[in-house]
Order: sequence, then structure tokens, then C-alpha cells
Amino acid sequence: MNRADTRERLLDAAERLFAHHGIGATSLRGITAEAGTNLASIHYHFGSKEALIHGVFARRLEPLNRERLRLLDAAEATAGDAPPPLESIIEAFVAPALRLRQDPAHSGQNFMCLVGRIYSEPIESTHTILEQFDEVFRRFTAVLHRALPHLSKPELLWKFFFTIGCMVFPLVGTEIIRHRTGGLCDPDDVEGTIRRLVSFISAGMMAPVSDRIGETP
Amino acid sequence: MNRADTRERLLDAAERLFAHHGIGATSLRGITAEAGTNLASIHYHFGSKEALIHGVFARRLEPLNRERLRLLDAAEATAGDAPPPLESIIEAFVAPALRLRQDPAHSGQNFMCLVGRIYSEPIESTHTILEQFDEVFRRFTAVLHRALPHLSKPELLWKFFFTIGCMVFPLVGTEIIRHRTGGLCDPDDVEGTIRRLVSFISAGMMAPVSDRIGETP
DNA sequence: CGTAGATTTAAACTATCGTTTTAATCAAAC
DNA sequence: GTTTGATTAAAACGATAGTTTAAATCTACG
Repeated sequence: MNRADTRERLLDAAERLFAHHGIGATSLRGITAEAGTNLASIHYHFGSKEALIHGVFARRLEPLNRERLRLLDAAEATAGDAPPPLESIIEAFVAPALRLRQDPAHSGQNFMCLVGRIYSEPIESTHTILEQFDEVFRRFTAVLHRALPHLSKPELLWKFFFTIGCMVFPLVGTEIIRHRTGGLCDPDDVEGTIRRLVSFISAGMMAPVSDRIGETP
Repeated sequence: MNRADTRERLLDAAERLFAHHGIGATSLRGITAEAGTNLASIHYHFGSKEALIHGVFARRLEPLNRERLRLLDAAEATAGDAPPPLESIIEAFVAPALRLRQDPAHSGQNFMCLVGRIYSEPIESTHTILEQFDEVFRRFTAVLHRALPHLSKPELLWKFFFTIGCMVFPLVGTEIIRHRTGGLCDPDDVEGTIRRLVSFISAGMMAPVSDRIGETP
């Protein structure tokens, strides 16, 4: 087994254990046991636990966000000079994240469960991870502004944050959803969830904004 | 200082540190240092770290969910035999959680940031906490079913999960929101956030559901 | 074949974790 | 004022954490 094999198996094992038991509760010894390697292999290939965590996220986030931008590019190309339909924008943002769940080769189930955690982690430990969303954030807010020109900047940003929350819960709370609904809702039905998300979020995006206090134009 | 004082200060310190650094990354020694007490005081008053965690959540969750049910009762009383307006239901669910953020006496800011974490923790460690939501979940899904009778049970549950996600992100991602918007969006504007949430979620709730695959009636 | 560099292994190191034990301190009742 | 029970303090325990070191093993090239 060569370098690439061990490195990859360490990332796989870390991803699985991080998702199941949380990052803080996962020990390097547990990871190397799962990966069938030696304890020191982590420090040889990554240098530290923190660098390993960064590696776990970087491996999946880069292709995920690339796919989002690809779908957005396609939607904009189809629309020509006009802004793309709202549903296409939402789907370009939401679908790649949920589809990662159903890709068995990438074992993305574990990863997407993990992604939700970074939103609730202290910012100092995750800002190198969140940086990977910079371009996606910029591109999507810009397109949304074109599609919904009557919304002020902060109103649109708030709606985008609600969108992120809507999307993250089905990724993170899969066990809660399964348990609470007694199987009525199936988080593994990815395409169905995408359809419901796009419908829910699009309606929320188009909802009128109350005109009372708190608007910073 | 008597028993109640120390117990309360331990809960305050734990709540603050849990929210800032995560539960797993917070040590009992850090908590007692912050609270100005001895290490053994935690095991005297709570018995274990896990029991302390449970205590932190129980102290705030019980009044929070009681307030939700109180607002829902009020909305149902006003509506008489008819189902209450959708906006009132959403607000009864969402507002108490966000208002906890602005209550300085209860230092609820720390706590609500913490609540988001339990959704991404492994289920076995949090199911005693999630049990506290049982009645709220049952009552609100029942009222929503009356207000939106055309929706099938699973479609309604999915929308309710999206609602939870919408609500949790402004509670958990306050630093992300502040940082990403450069101050354009203010998570401390609780009433404004409630207004925007109710508008967004109500529209999503009423959105038509696509009629393709994935519906379990 | 033999050597050099890359990789893996085993073991030890230091630090810190949650927990327990034992003694000291306090407040109130008799 | 002494005693009793509740509370706090100090110290140590065993376990495990991340990291480092040094030797062993593998791989590929001269």
C-alpha cells in the first residue's frame, strides 16, 4: 500500500467517525484503528489533527462547490440576458449538497452530516473551512439580486441564510427526521427532498417583506 | 454562598463555555475555573459531566417550550373552532426561541447558540434532551394539519423540518451572519428576524407541492 | 545487489481528561 | 457550645488524549 492509499483511508475513516461521534469526541487512535494504520501515520501525512480535519473538508467541499457553480453557469446560459428562474438558482445551490448524500462511491452521507456541524462550531476554528464558500456565496447572492431586484440587500441576505438553514437540516438531522416521523419521511429520498426544498424556498424567497422596523436599505 | 448559588453559577459557566467552544471541547476544570468553584463541586451537585449537560439544557428548554405552547393556546383560543392563522402558528413556534436570545437576565444568547448543536450531535447522546420537544412537536404538527388540510402527513412534516432549519440558523450562525454580511444583517435584531422568518416560512408552508415521485400518503 | 529516500511501525512522552477519595469548612439545631 | 449534616477544598487516581522519537520496513533507482 502506497502513500495515496493510506492518506485516503485515513480521510475516509476520519470522515466516518467525525460524522458518527463528532469531531471532538473522535480520537486519532480510533481513526487509525478504523483505517488499519499506525497512530503516527496521521502526523506523517497531515502533521496534526487539525490539519487532518481540514483535509477531510477540503476533499469534498471543492468538488461540491464547483458543481454548484457549474449548475448556476448552466442556468444563466439558458436564461440569456434575463435572470434565471428562481427555482433554477435554488436548485443549483441545494441539489449538489443533497446529491452528495446518495453517492455511495464518495460515501458522502457521512460528510454531509458533518458539514452541518461546522455551522455550529466556534468561528475561529472553522474560518479556513468557511473560506471555501466565498465564491459560491458571492455568485449566488449576485444572481439572487438579479432575480429578485425588489428586495433590499439585507432582506435578500436574510432569505439566503434561511435557505441555508432549510437545506442543512435534512442533511444533519437525518436521524431525528427518521425517528420523529416513524419512517413517514425518508431522508434518503434525495430527489424528493430537493423538489420539496426548491418549492419551499422559492415561495419563501418571493414572499413579501413586512415594512416595519429593522430594514437597513 | 449556598448550594443554589454554586449550582446556578456552574450552569451559567457551563452554558457559556459550551456555546463558545463546544460541549466536547469544554473541560470540567474550565467550567469550575469560570464559575470560581472547585472541581469536585460539579460531581457533588450533578454527579457527572453528562448530568451537567442535561441540567444546562433542562433549565432553559422547559420554560421555552412552555411559552411556545402558551402562545399556541392563545392563538387557538382567538380562532375559536377555526384553525388559527398560519402566521400565528409559525410565530408561536419561532418567536420564543429567538426572544431567548435577547433576554439578558437569562443570558439566553449562549444557550440558543448551544441548541443548534444538539441537532448535529449523535442521537444516542441527545435523545433525553430531544424528549423535551415531544409535546411541542405533537401539538404543532396537529395544528398545522388543521391549518393546511390539503397537505399529506409527510409533506407537512417535511415543511416543519424546513421550518426548524430556517429558525435554527439565525440562532446558531450568528457569527457567520455578522461576518458574511459585514454588519448588513444584525442577528441581534430579534423582532425583525422573527418577522422575516414568519413571512418566509408561511410562504413556504403554503407553497404547492410538486406531484411527482416520493409521496408516501 | 545495494543504497537512499519514503513510508510504516512500536514505544514512550507530556498533558489533560473525568472521576474519586479524604479532609476541611460551614450553617443551623439542640 | 457542641454536634450533625451539608457543602467546599485539595490531592491523587486511572485512562486517554495528541505528539514525538527512533528503529524497522518498503520501494525504486544506480
